[in-house]
Amino acid sequence: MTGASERPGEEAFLAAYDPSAFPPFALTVDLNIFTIRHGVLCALLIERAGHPFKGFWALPGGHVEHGTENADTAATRELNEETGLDWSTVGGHLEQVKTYSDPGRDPRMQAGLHVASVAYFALAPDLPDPQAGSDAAKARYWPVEDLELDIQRAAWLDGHPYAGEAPTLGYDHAVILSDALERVRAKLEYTTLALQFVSEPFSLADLRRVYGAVWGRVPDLPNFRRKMLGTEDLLRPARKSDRAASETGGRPPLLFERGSAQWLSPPLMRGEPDED
Amino acid sequence: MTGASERPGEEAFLAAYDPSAFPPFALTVDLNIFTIRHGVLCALLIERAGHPFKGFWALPGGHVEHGTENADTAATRELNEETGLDWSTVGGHLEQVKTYSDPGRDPRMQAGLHVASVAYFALAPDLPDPQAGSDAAKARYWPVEDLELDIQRAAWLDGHPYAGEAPTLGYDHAVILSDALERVRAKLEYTTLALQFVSEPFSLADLRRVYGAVWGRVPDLPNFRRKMLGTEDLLRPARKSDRAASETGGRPPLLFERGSAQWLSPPLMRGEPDED
DNA sequence: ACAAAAGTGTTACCCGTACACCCATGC
DNA sequence: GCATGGGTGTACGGGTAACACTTTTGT
Repeated sequence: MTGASERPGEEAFLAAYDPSAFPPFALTVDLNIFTIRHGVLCALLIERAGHPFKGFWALPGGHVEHGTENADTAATRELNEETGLDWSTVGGHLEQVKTYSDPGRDPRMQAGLHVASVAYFALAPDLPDPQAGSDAAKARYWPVEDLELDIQRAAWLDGHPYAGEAPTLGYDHAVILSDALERVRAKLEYTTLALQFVSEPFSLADLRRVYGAVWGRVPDLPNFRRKMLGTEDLLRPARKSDRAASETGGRPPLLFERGSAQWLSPPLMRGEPDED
Repeated sequence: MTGASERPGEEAFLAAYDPSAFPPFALTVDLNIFTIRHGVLCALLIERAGHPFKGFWALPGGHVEHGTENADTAATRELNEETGLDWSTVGGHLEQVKTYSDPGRDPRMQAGLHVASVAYFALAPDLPDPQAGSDAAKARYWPVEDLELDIQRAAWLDGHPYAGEAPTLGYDHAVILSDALERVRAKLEYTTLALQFVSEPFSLADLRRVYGAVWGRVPDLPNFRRKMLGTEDLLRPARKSDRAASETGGRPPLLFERGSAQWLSPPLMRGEPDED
């Protein structure tokens, strides 16, 4: 904390300071929680139980508590609530993306409340189905492919309502989610974030499928293998016994645990997604 | 904007909504304005004329206006005020970095105001000396090397006052500035941001000196030249006449203007900074 | 002529690509 | 056996790193 006593005159200034001179902002966090289910990249969405955007789908999130926490803390707290897990135990990844502060992004501006939201993304291996929370009628993982994010994003930016097949996202959440998704896709190139999508122990093929799910394109296997095994302390061998007589048949894979490496250098390139 | 009328029941909700139920946050922007002077990377700092942190040096910035602008707009507005230039005319780069929201980051928390700040960085060719603004006793560009950012950052995070030779930064601005600096250094690798540091027309050597100033290490010239000239529409030839009988003598360089390319692929690697 | 600054060539090596091939297991 | 998924080898080519070299100017 900042000891005002070390700065002459500041204590008197603070004693006379009137915070109500500033009209109210609210600070919230929005969470983009990604996971891979059945080989498909999914994001957690909730169906809003209350106004505004009642009945719409939205990113989980909530208010930063005044005076007691920062946005990171609030994001962690909400994450634990929404997934029903202790995130610090899971060891999952949580990272700030950017902040959205358009006056018109939250209808409560009409009541005089200007709401800014700090967006985060979180990555996790396949998680149990979420519980609907206090502000959520339903909660589920949606394949991002099914959300028509490009169309919903453009609709929001143009100020037109979206009327397609996909669940309609409230607020500017189509914008936030597509920004976060692009960030995750980009970071898979030059960081070891892909490891956050698999549970230990995992095979190289498991890890490679992560890239396929996120990028829509699987990297060439031999090169992928050389890159991963060649990166210092990226993968640690695990007992190979576990998953012997499982799956559909075929050679049992070598299994690994996550190492400490954080960066892929040079990056693993994604190129253009495969044609469908 | 969002038409609440399209969402049943929301108008009534908003009419009854009481924004004062939420204790006040303030939303500010902080600007990391970088330029290169005499071959040295500099950041614009102001000496604070008022409380809090009166007499300390700080990043320029200010409050986001309630209900009328977003953080991007506020950052542009402050940027114009602080540099005395019309940024949209200059065509300079302005980009959000991240948001800082620790309760203890601004002493006004003691008066009940929780201040969150959205940090930006801006890049520009050598700019005229800045004017001291309303909230600034002085304003000047400081070589980032001279700020002992690592030490000031660690001091802030440990909660100890910094007492070194460099101008002492108020708030958590040593943290913000070092984060922004690292972001800029990283983005020079894989984007064409370096072009924002030179004024047109420029030579390849000018551009190469940008990398030297930002990274503390000049890329190998032949390879640098091949990469830049080989990237599609990165550099457009300019009339070579201008800078003929100037400088210290030597072969006059080919001159260029900025092209439309946004990315360097594969990235230009920086490696470790040269020993001093 | 000489120094200084700009620009060119040459070689070796790393790494990504592509594709052919080998291994271990269940049926 | 043989299908299936997992794992390996090798040849080619582009791009970078490193460094020696040439060109154009001012004095």
